[in-house]
Amino acid sequence: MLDPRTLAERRDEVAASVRRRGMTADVDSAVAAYQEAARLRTAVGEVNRLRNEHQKSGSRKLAPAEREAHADEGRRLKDDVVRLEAELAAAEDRLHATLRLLPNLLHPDVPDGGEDDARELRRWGEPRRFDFPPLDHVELGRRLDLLDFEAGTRVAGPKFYFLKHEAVLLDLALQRLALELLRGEGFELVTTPDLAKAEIVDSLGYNPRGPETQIYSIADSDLCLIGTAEIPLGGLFAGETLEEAVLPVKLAGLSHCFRTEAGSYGRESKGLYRVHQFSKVEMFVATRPEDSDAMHEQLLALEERYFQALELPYRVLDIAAGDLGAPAYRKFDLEAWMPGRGDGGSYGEVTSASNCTDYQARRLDARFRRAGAKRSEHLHLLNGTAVATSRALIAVLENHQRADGGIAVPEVLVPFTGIDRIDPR
RNA sequence: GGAGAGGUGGCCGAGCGGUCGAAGGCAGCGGUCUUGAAAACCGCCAGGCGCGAAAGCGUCUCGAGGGUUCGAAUCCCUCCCUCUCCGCCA
Repeated sequence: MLDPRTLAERRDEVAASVRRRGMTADVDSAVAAYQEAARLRTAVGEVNRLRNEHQKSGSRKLAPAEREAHADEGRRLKDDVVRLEAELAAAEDRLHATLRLLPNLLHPDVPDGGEDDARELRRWGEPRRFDFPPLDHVELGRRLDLLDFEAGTRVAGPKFYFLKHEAVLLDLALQRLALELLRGEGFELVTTPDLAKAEIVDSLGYNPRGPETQIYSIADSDLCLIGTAEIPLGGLFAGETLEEAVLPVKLAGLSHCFRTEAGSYGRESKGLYRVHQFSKVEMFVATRPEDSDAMHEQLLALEERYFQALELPYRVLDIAAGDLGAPAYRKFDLEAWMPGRGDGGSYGEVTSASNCTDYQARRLDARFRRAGAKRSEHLHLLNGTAVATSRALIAVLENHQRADGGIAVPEVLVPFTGIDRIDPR
């Protein structure tokens, strides 16, 4: 949610953000709704003041006739308050309804365009030249008995899967490596609930319901399966006011993630790439406003370190305006090289890091207070994937496959897997 | 699931329907004293919103929502949550 007070001041910037993101929200009606609500807030305050004065005057002894007149006047003032408060509540509802349709502002460097217009910032590593025909992870998983999609479909439906044998070790090792990296960088390790209230989901800017939702809801409750640990980690800050001295707060959250993938069945969805459930270690950070851009770069750097450690070539994208979620001010994606993807390999998204500035914090009412300051301010919240194990697994299996059909386990994972290779069966 | 108790400021804990955003204590902050510290003493100390350069002024908030009343932390109703005991259980 944007700050309504600065909405009017930065009206053109907000309108530009809406346009560049390809949205159709009405900025001017939001401004008008804010002004109307502000007017009524002032009016309610004024009539409340009159009523309070009147009540104070009634605390002394009054003659019966006086008391009667006093009570009449009191009832009249009460009617005024009730009426104006109802008007204010309606105006605030309208304000909220228009405001929630507006996306965050945009970082000045965000490229124009949509999905295909991301700016490539850099590449790391050379896609490997195979001296044998490389297999994709689905085929590797089948031959090595690491992945069972048929069983997943039988038990839970399409896009569910069983990990088997060494894939289980790899999955856990990828998580452990991420936790170890982040622990060394001062992140607090947490595991989160895998469910969250719809209200929390909504506060983070995700749509918990509706035909196009990516979020599963639990029947007969207001709970949802989380699509990312960003949701419970953001919820952790709801209603909190932190001391400036504790910032930045850096969390590394481990959770399962669930996505309906509604409307995505036509897209690249082979094997583990687009599944309904996976595990993820998520970085979530709360900073002062002036620190969030630098922290965003740091989150990206950590993601790069992780994939470098796994010896996986990747490229870094600065995502274009039309491909950003509403809360994101700017987003970087890492795409790892996947030899089995498309025809002859291609880069596929493995992580992303977003700076959501104060957009989520305002809805969550997540604040901090500067040392000595009277009033608090909203935090800036950022999130980034350390590892989503399903997609990282694709990259590991496909990039580190061997001529004999086995897999070489990246050296950094060996302490966690206890094995250094997966041999053909 | 059954029985009981309770929700007040960072914490503990008072609060005859008006003088209560709220005693007292602890913690915290500032000061006096001290070589330094402790102790003692003095002062400050909930938050949101609005107006204001600021000082400040106004308003709202005592789990949430409704009701009674000229006036509710206080009385009534509904809901939520927490704790204790019992049962079940990884």
